[in-house]
Amino acid sequence: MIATQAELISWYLINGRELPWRNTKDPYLIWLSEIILQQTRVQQGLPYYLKFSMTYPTVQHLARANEEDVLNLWQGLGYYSRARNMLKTANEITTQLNGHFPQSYQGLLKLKGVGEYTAAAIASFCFNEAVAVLDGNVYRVLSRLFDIELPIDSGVGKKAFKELASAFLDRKQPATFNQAIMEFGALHCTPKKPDCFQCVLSKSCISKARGTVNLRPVKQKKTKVTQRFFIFSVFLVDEQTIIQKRVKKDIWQGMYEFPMEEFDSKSKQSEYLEQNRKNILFQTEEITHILSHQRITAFFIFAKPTKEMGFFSGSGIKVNRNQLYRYPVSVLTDNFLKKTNDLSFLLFDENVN
DNA sequence: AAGACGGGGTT
DNA sequence: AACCCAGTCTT
Repeated sequence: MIATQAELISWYLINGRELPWRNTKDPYLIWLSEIILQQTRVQQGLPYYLKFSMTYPTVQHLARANEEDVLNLWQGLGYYSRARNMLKTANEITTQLNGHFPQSYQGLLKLKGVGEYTAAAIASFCFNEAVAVLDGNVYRVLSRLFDIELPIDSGVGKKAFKELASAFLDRKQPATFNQAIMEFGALHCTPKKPDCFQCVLSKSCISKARGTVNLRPVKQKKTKVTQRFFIFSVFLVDEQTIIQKRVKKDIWQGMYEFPMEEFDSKSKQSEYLEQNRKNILFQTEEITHILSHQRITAFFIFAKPTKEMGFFSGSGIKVNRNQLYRYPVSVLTDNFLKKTNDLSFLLFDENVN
């Protein structure tokens, strides 16, 4: 077991990537990188980390920001509650904790948006506390190395893996070991087709000996995908349009969008388009937007403001169309804006009625 | 304990 | 199309 840990660390010292957050022990920067990297690949998160650390170099800078600006920087990264929680936590740290991050796993765990993984990461990386990280990479490496059949998404499984990770941790160098096992999972012990024939752990890997590598880790839940049907209405009058903030507990909370109607079914969605075709100046093709847990069928329509609603009903925000970029929007809406930016000038002259 | 929460890369 | 990613919060 000791030999295995040493192999892991020496593998990491040779093969580990150079990443910006590996050159610091600043808890703010480590925290920032860890929140960004939750359920996110390094490749995808890296540009966001660079933007954020540049724009908000300290927790005080972030605490002074407003939610729109933070979400705007976060736009495209998904799981937007991470950004909202980050802002809330930055405020708590500056106003209640004298601007300092808690220096222990237990203290860090109290912060909003900081769960077991992130608390362990910050505590070990910054303060060298001997607490094991347990993320998707670690689950995979451990489940193969010890050929664990318990589902990683079950209560018993989580508990067993937590104990195993803690027992396996090199307590003399928790920071390096934690990064080593995660990096090993990310680069070598990959979900598909890991290169077991050139693996530094092959001699001690039980699932390799048993030929169960492809079966590990075991997961029990399959995410069910729900179908949703949206129509966004774009009203353009004299360069002005209307947007709304999504406030409900739902996807894209805190983000902005054109006034949107949701339908129970595709037929009801089609019916709406048919019944309102007199008011529709232009409609996009059907757009399918895929999330991991939802499949959204959407149309964007340029619509004449109806008499009943007036141009500005009061429930939305009137904004000049060249100011739209200031508001955070979903990738679905962002794609639409990019695609129609050159086209819309054709439309808004005709629609004053 | 189970669901909800984004978006993109890989296979 | 299915699976996964430096997970956390809510119900």
